[in-house]
Amino acid sequence: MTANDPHYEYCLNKLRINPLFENLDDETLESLMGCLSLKKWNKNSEFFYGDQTFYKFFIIISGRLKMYQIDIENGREFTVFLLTQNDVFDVVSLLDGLKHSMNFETIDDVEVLYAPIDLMRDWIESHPKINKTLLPYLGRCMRMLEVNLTDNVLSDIPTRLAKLILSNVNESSQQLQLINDLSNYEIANMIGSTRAVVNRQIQVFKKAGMLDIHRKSISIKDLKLLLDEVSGKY
Amino acid sequence: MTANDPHYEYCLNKLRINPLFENLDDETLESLMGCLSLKKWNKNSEFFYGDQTFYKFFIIISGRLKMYQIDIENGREFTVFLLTQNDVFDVVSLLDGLKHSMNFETIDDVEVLYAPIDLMRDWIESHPKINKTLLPYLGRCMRMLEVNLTDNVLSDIPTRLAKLILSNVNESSQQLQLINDLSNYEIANMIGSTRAVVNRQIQVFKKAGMLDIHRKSISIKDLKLLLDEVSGKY
DNA sequence: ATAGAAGTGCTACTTAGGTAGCATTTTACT
DNA sequence: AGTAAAATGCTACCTAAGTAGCACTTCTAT
Repeated sequence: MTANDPHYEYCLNKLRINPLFENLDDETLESLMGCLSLKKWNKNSEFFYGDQTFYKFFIIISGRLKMYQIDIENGREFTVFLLTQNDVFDVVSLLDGLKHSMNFETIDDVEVLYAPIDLMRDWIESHPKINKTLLPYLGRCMRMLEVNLTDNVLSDIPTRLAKLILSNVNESSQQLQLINDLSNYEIANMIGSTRAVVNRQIQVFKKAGMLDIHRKSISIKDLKLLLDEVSGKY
Repeated sequence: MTANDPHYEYCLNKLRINPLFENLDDETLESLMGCLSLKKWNKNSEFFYGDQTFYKFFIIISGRLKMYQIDIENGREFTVFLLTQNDVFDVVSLLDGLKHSMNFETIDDVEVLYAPIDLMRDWIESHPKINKTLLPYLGRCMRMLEVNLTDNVLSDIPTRLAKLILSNVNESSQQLQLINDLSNYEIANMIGSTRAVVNRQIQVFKKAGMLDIHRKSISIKDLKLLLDEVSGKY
């Protein structure tokens, strides 16, 4: 994108507020902007990431999008990452350049900046300063995968659901964010379960006074009770 | 470790054969050696990684070691990574510098080279060439976590067991490596199950003519049958 | 060499959570 | 406005896999 693009300032400002680029000076940001293009997807757009020739690197500047795998045997989906503003993807194929099959679906209208993944890799190599924030970002991704893995293997459904909710509580408002307006089906996909099971458990939490439930809306009624639910479960 | 250390050449050669350091010249390798010390652990040594003040970065030069989490509710373990020669840890706390609670246990006698993790982070920053191999290594770690996660959530026990075996077949010898001499209990920890369940399934695979079983020894009898077992399960 | 521990191979039983089906409500789309 | 689709809240049922227990074998360490 060149400086005379009508969206240039808008996009540059989105990069400026992204913690991943926070310690880059304007000149460096502008060189990055030179690699990037803007794209918008409507809500509920689906696409498949896996054909190496079309690999791009995406920076989400608004909206949410899920990264998921499907089991072709029974059609069940599992949401590996729920990505939002300031997240980037696909990090795995950025790192190793190999084929990475993954499904994506937007949850809101989404705006992304993107660049060919090889170009992005070259840019990173020639701007090692980005490693100062990129490496911790990668660490966070690995940590999320690891926690998710351990929880799915070792914890039961009530614990997994409570943990999912607790990990999305906004510290200042004490209220649920990011996943508060997802359907039971989407919640199930995030904890490796099914719609019916999640609904059954949500009713339990509701009756216990932990949650307030409305259509596509979950809010926290008693945070302490939720914390008790997972307490001791490391 | 300084050049006059009796193990200096031995250790330097171990670094030379490590793909992670393959495109570093000798001068750079020697600067790395300056940060490192050698340590040996006996088989079945256990330790806990989680107190930030003692964080070190380790490079395994011989032997195997498992990285695992414990569920304190029921005592069940889950092996997150089985690390071996040329692997390094802990990558997560190297990247983000935050507390990372993890249990470790050696499976063989293990030799490691180690450095304080902050020192290692500084060394990486001042030798950005390492990123050429480090970033793909990180990508591989994330990929393993991701595949592991998806499999545990979406696949049943027979599929998970068959996949575990297949992912450890040596391409040239067509035989099982790395996990061939583990007990049923250790296998169970790798696929998020229990000893009894794994044994039950191993007997099924044995009766089907897929595997040969002896005490702490699994070998492949019919690779094709094993491939059929997972086929179609993406 | 011997005792205890570790590993294996079973049977029988239990249960968490997945599945199926349906009624009701809300939303989205011509 | 009216119909289809999506989302929810249930009941009833099923099954994969976890648990318990035990006999037997093979290591390991004094």
